[in-house]
Amino acid sequence: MRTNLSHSAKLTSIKDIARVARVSHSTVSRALSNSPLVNQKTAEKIRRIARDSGYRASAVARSLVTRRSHTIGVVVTNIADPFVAGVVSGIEETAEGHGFSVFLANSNAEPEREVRVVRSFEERRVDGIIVTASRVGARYVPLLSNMRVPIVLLNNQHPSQFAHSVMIANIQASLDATRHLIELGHRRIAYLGDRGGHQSETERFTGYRQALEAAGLRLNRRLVTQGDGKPEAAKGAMAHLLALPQPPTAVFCYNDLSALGAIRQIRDSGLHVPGDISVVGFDDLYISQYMDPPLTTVRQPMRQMGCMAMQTLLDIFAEAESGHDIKVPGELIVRASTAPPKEKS
Amino acid sequence: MRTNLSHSAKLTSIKDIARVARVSHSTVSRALSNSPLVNQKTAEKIRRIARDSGYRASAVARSLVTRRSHTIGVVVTNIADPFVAGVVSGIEETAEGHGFSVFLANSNAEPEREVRVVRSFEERRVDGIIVTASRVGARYVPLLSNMRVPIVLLNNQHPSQFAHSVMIANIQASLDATRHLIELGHRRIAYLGDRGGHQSETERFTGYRQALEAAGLRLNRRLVTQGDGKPEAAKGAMAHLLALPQPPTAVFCYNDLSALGAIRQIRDSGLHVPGDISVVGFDDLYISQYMDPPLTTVRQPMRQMGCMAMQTLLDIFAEAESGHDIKVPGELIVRASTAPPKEKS
DNA sequence: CGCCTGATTGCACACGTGTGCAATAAGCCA
DNA sequence: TGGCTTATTGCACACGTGTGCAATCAGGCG
Repeated sequence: MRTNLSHSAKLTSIKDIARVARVSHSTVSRALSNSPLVNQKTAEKIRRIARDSGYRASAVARSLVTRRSHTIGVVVTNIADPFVAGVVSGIEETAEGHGFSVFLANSNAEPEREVRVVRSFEERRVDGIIVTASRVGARYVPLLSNMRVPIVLLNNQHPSQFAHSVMIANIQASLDATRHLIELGHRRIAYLGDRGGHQSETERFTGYRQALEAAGLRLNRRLVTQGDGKPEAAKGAMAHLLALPQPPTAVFCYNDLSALGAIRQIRDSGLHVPGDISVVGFDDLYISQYMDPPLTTVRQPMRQMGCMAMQTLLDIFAEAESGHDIKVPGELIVRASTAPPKEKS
Repeated sequence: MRTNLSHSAKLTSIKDIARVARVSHSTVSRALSNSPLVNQKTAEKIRRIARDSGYRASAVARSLVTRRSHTIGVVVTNIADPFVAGVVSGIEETAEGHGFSVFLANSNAEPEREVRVVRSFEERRVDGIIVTASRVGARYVPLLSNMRVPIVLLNNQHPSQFAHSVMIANIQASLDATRHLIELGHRRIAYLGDRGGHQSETERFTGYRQALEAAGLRLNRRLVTQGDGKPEAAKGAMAHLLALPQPPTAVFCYNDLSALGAIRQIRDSGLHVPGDISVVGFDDLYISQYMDPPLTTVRQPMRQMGCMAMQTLLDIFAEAESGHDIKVPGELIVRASTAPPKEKS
């Protein structure tokens, strides 16, 4: 036995309340928004009626007249990606705190779907859009250039002149991570990247390279290899590194999932982490602290980055137009997957 | 130099197009919805103008008059939970495929926030609501009983008469998992639960108990312990089990994260998995296949469950009112964390 | 030529809320 | 008592789209 007062049952509106309270709907509207323009007594009476009748104001109608939907759209490559989920969590948190609701849409990294989703957001009349970790990049420009709502890109391909952005400081963070390995005494340090060719990838490699340079180490191209950001491919790439005549004593990985795959390959080859090889990741996923050994990695403040992206939109809504190209510093978290090398090289 | 034609720039509406095309707005409306009531030639002309002017229909205005927003609300405890993220991914997938947009909101497992969020969804005039993994349970009844939109509960506390539901078949799946251990030859099998007291918890314990019964094994209360669904607490619980005079030879864990903590504790105690102790999880998170050793666990088809929940709503919208209390079977995935016990007990 | 049919279009209203402006009432002061 | 100020309320329109109904027009047929 289910309560199924099918959708046709018309909800109580502001006019219904007006009829009961014997006032005009204008007065009800004002009373419910606590306008000082309405008599205190009648206002209370109206609010009581509204409460008793289970009235729910229609945000739809309100949006139509105020031209503000108090709604934002978030387009992500894949919500199942833990980094993305963390970011969205932060976005939703501050959005809810400011009376905004968030539309979520996956793009599955398919450009045409991404475009379709953005179009749908425009029709929904969202007040702003946040795009996370998209690979669309340049294809976006025509779409963005005649965008009618502010857009914030988060860790995106090519933050352009048309949009605001929040990005992790990839270069500096990677530099720190690599320097950590150098300071431990490592000299043959490999880089296990992501052949996807994101901007993040390029930047993280740059940080790696700069750290080597600063320490007077030569960049060895044979120690640079590519996975695809997932454990399986990283395993293969790691196997390749281990097969070198002079294998590395440490690996800096594009992300934690790659590090996970690398560690498994190292184990499978009968070697130990960090005894034989040190491993550093990037992201600091929730599980990284529980990996075996606990992973040394660069923490991306995912939630915080989501908050900042949303805050950027809120600032724009409030006309507080300031520089909105934020670089968020990463934080090196040293755990047990790194140690000094066994042998001097 | 940013394009910031602030929000006041009024968008082109159906009326603007009508003016250009020298017809009434009604005709434009019909042309854009491919109504056969409009002349083919003028229809094409109108559509061309719409395309050239970058017209975007207002879903807000349309929702107001059609009383259908083509929108659903999804309330989750925490989007950063990988199970939840998988479910949401499935929901969004089928929603997008049917022209629906999804509002996402976290409840953080705070009942009052959950209620606030549902209220907000009502104001947004969503066509339906999906609630995932809520612990609110009984407190929900008053909220649900005068709900005006259909609601689907997914792996929820107490699927009530007021709502439809999609649930994993906890009892059967847990029974399968435990039987797997029994068939391997284990006799002292522990249960590492979640003291949170979800319905899932109770059911998974029931499956464990039934498997023991069916095999003629006595339920040993000392082998039943509680964590909180996260690795840290599971570590503690596992330490407790290992300290028993007769420690178990196998552990069935409430979820994969608990299993992760259990494995770490077993390692820290100088024992091996599965050599000394076998471990089974529940969920089959993405990382579980990459754990060391790869985890034997019960796969919850997260995406598929999300799809089913959304499909249930779609059925209800289409008036196809059939029994909507779906039990989804779990699938036991046997990997390397389980093996026959060393010693006969 | 007049009537009927079908195609095409516009009028007018509706959806639920917000708000500028005028209208009314009440209170105050000279 | 008359005029002014202030508090309170309602009228009327707007937001952008959908749709029932009437109106108009063209064409065909008797």
